[in-house]
Amino acid sequence: MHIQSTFRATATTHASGVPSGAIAGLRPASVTFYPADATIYAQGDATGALYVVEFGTVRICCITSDGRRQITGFMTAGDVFGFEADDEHQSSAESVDGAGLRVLHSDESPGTASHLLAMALRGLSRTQHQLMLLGCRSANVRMASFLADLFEQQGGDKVVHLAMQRADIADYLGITFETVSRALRYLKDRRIIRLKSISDIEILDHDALLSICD
Amino acid sequence: MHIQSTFRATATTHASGVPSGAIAGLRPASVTFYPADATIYAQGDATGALYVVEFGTVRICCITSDGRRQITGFMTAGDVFGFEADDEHQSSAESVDGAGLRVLHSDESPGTASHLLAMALRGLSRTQHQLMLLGCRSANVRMASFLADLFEQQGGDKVVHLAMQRADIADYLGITFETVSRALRYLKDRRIIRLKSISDIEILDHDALLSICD
DNA sequence: CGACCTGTTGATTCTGCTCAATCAACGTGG
DNA sequence: CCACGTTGATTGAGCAGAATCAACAGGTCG
Repeated sequence: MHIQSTFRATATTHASGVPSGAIAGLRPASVTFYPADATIYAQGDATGALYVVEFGTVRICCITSDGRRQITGFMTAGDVFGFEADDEHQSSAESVDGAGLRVLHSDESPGTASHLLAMALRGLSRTQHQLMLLGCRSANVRMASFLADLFEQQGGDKVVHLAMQRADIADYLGITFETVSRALRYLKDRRIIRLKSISDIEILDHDALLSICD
Repeated sequence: MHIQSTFRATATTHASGVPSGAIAGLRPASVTFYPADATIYAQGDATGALYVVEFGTVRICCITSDGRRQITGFMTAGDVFGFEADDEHQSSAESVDGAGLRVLHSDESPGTASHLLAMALRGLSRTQHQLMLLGCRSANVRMASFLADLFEQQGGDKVVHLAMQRADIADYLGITFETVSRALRYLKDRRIIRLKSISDIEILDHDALLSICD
């Protein structure tokens, strides 16, 4: 079921400058390109490799038996994913917008385990942060926090790019996509953000954004 | 700020039969007793030891700047907690009902890191499971899932013990304690559970409980 | 006994979901 | 080129569910 096309020529250029010390002790591999909505692994697949994102965005999601989808995280350049406690993936990973991934083969070289631990702990920390976010009752607060996180993550550019569409944001924040729209409108009306385009949001009042998050 | 009283006599009896292979490669320590509501570590404390629960229940919680509390997990016998990606604790740990804890000193013996990784991954898996739970819109579903989890965790006894009070459950499920009460009433009215006492719930119809969880 | 804490229940308000219409952007095919 | 269908996003109206505010019951402890 895994749709994936492989590019090597362009990939290697991307490879040089990105994930820094994260892959120390692990054999680097070539970069594989996953077009938008391609599945990287599915729920129930055997646990295997870890992946580093070189470019693009990946969503990690779980499907419940009643058909609902919960996105447990978005992975962007430098992020490592694929950790699983069991021998089966409990969540699936899909490319959001066309993503380049590098596989980390975990050979048993010394020092590897502690690096893996560090990465797993970072994942844990992120998941807990999102737990806090879902604990917030208000949809506006969730949206504001999400934007603040993206702002942080993208290095403080005034313009935040939304690689994913509204439904993805909704399933990440645990609200409907209509409510995502309304939350954006709420922020827009208060002159806190401006929608430059459908997927580019300018942060006009960062302080106000943070004060909403609380 | 850490209120803790130390018991050794009773502790050692508990120590023999509990955490199985989890502490391989780590020096065992004596058991410390934390009375109800005692702080084990606080938000902002320096990251240090890991803890194994010998008996009782511990809550891991985060306080937001607006005063809200989110409980990210309950730890019971055999569980290991204290993992942190940073050098500062992002969450605090408190005894719920009087808990006995054993400290794991992480000396750098070989094989330790991979054990730690396994434990961290289990923590990650649990946190993701709770994320799914908070993604559920309905309070009744959250409550039902919580009870089903406890049922599982406590070995399938028909009678589930709630070590924590309603406010703790509420902050864990991201709802108010009034809603916790109402959700229990909902399940009670449908003859799915029975409240033997304020903190002991008998599961009358396990299938129905699971079907609510979806 | 009274003060206090925890839990339950009721009444009201309000937030966000559901259903539905509309709009803009895009691609296709005549 | 335009008519048409599709997809993603926005907006509106009505409604259901949970929060909030408030009253009250039962238990514990001084």
